[in-house]
Amino acid sequence: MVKPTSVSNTIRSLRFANGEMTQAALADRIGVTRQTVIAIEQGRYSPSLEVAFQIAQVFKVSLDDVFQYPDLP
Amino acid sequence: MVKPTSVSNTIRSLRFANGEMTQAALADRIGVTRQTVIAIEQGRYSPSLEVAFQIAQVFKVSLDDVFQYPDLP
DNA sequence: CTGTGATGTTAATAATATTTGACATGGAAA
DNA sequence: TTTCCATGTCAAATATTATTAACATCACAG
Repeated sequence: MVKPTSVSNTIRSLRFANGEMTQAALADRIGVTRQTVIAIEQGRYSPSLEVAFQIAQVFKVSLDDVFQYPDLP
Repeated sequence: MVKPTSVSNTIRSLRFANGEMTQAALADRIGVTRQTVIAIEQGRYSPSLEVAFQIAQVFKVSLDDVFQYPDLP
């Protein structure tokens, strides 16, 4: 892992909360590859705003329900 | 002109609502260049999630208050 | 045991975001 | 007018993120 992003997310929980949606199924819904979903879910990098919005849209939640950014120290 | 993003934002309003903050001042606060702020504000491309979070943090609002994504048709 | 689906890894490449630096414009002072 | 400041534009370079493909592991059904 070269440089994990500082943005965390709840994608894994949201997938399971939505009928055991697989990573491949989610990737399909938002039009990216399965590897992209894996990388984002693992926090290996933070996605573009557009992809982030699409993920939130699939789960019918707000952006802030999917991604968390640490407060200033 | 080449390919405007589908994500819109309220950065300009937020800047003026926060004591006439200039683009340069905002760029400074979030650690990017002035040109980046201009491009984002104009919707020429959507920023990374991290930059998006930092902008929201400066104005003390949520991500959804800064950026808007069109609903599914 | 064999096969299958879900998940994970890596490396290479493509695409997009960001930086840098230079220059232009309009408005508001001095 | 001249100067300063905020805004905007452009092109080229770098950095970051996304895509693809190939392969590995694990759990589990048959």
